[in-house]
Amino acid sequence: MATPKPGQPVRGSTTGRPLMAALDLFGRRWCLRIVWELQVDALGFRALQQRCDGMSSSVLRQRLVELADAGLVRQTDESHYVLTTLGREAFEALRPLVSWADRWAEALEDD
Amino acid sequence: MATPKPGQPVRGSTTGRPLMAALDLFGRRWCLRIVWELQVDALGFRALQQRCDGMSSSVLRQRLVELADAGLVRQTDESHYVLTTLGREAFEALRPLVSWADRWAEALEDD
DNA sequence: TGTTAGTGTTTCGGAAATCGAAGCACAAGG
DNA sequence: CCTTGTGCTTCGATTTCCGAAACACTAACA
Repeated sequence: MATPKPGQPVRGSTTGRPLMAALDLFGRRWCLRIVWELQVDALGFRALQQRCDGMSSSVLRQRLVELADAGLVRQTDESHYVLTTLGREAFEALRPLVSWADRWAEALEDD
Repeated sequence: MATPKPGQPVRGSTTGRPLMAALDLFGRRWCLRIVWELQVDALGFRALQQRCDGMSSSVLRQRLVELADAGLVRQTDESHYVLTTLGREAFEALRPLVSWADRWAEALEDD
């Protein structure tokens, strides 16, 4: 499957609206997680894989190619993976999820 | 697969950290989109399916069960689907994605 | 020069998730 | 009755994901 990008038809939407492309991109397994872990610091392939609880190397590779293609991630000279400016902005956009997740946890405790 | 919830081991994490449960939940296909579309207004099953560009009914049903199980969505008396308070908060946490997606689109135009 | 250990990356067969068209059960109106 | 529109289920085909193994390369050490 092609990397979802704004301006192009995407799985689940033919309009190419940026938001829909983003929802497709981030709706792929491990994608959110990878962005999350890379924000902490630059990581090599195998280290990143460990941070993601030993996710499949083939899928990790696939996601990294997609994220690089989408401009969120790039490789350093030492072939470490880092977030680009765009990638860091994406992380910032995702940050409110943390506090929400905590409220979520609290809400589910009352059952 | 079981519905990811904070406090429980989740796919990709045995710690049960709320954030990891959230990343698992929202990393499932169409999940982000469904929350997004339901924020606009309450929708019946088939209407919601149309809004999601004709996504598979079987998966839609599965996602709705998961989201209801996670406490983000519930069914009204007329069996329409609505976001709960928790669900609306999740939407708010996701809202920054829109402006990011626009910046993303601009950034990719310069290539 | 071996050899070992550590990379990033690829391959591939099996497992799981997703798709999508078709159909079921039910309710409301002709 | 019959149609029309619901919510929802079934099931076979397709796609995605998994995970262990191996490959190719580098650096360090003997």
